[in-house]
Amino acid sequence: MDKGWGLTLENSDPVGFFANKPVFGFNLSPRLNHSRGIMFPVNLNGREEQVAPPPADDKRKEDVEAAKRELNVNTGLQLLTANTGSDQSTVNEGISSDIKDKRAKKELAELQIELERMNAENHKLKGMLTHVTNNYSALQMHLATLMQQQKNSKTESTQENQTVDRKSESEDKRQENGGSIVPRQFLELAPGDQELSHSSSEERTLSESPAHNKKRIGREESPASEDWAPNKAPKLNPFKPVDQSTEATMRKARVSVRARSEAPMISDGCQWRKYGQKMAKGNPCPRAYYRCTMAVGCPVRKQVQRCAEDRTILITTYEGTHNHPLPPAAMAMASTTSAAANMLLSGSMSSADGLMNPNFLARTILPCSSNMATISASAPFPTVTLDLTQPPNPLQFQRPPHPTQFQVPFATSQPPQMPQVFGYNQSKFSGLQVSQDSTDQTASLPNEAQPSFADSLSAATAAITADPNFTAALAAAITSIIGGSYPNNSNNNNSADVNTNNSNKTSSFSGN
DNA sequence: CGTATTTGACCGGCGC
DNA sequence: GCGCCGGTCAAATACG
Repeated sequence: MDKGWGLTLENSDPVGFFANKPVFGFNLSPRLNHSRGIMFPVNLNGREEQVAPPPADDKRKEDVEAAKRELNVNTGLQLLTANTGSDQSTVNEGISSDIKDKRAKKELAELQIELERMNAENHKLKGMLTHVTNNYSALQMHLATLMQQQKNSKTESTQENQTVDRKSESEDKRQENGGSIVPRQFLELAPGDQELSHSSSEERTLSESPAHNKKRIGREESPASEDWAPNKAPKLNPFKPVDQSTEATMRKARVSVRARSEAPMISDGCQWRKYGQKMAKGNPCPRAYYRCTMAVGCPVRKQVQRCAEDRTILITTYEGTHNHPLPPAAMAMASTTSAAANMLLSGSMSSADGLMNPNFLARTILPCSSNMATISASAPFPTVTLDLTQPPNPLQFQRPPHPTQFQVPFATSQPPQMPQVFGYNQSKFSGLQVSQDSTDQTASLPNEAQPSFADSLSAATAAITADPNFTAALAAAITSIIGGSYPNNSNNNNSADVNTNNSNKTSSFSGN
């Protein structure tokens, strides 16, 4: 069988996520020493401080040792003198030794300066990351609030539609969850999601219908199958109310991320287990199927496939809702995809034809990506595609390649406190394109060329999260600073590389 | 030996 | 009804 693009590479390369890797342009390894009590630059010789005093029967020897300690205040210099052949008999050998000592002192001073600089940078980085993390949480809350407001306004404008009212109630519940800081959501799409389930008893009935459960009869039922099985959208009942179709739409909605990567998978911070691989029609590259293994029974799945036209492009399609907390790296990607999916679903639920409101999307999270966000309503599943393959070009708006697609100029300011030390281009909105088969709303090109402050906030959110490199790098920094407090982070820390340049090449990631 | 991956088989949906 | 296709399962296999 065709091995394709070597999915096994990731598993044969359990490289540490950030271990011993230069992050953000410089190595964080001094931080480790720092966290253990700052062993340098001043107090580098902690080990020597614990050394027992020299024997008292040899005063000259003691003097020599004292002199050496005075000069060589760190083990590195001790090694230096050792390597140059210095010992007790040659310490006082004359001018050459003095020159050596002066040179050592000079090197020591330079080393101290360098270490102080690195410590200062490290401290600055910590502050930046703390700020970014705090902003990120705040932005998430604000995003949820905006979505809630938008939903409410939509509900008011369509009150004659009773089904919409019912949707709004369920959506309110979902928004409440989305607004919480609890890092539990990825895509609020899965039918197995508890909030969704109890928000619609009819859906529950559908999911538990005999027709649905008859699937896989005769096969051993795994504990997780119950969670994953509802991912198969049940066939729509033509006698059900209209909102049933939107429920099904929600169930099928997906978020696809396109990114250039030589690695078999993009680093999204989650742990995945491969459970299948198929040759898809029209694409010589196989499609791999993964499910999340960060928690037992997590229904989230993803498909990974190379683009047929450009095999350097990796297409990752996410589906489902995580039922467990997410590590910072996963939170970043999850936020982007979740927001995108929510935008899609919000639009689909407010219109009878199940299509989204492009204006809403334009004003919220998608436009802030430095690249393109494409929503396809014509796909088998409603899919939001986040295209990260185009290099950021903050000074030039991209032309929509398709006449039915449009973009929203969004000359936003830079995301708040985007750490330049990261080495990334400042993400700015360059365009949004929404493709729809229907033309019901595409004609209403948005007038909101002047974004509100809320737009900027949303833009900042996605700007932070849209770049997979930034995602990985942010996770790297957070993990290294907070010591990997997340319980499931250990594997991540040891299983992926991080690229700190601005290319879209992402590093391999494997949760296994 | 436990865990993850591979891979052929199976299933349901869908079009003809 | 049949075949195609996408998606999933699970035994076999690989790997650490």
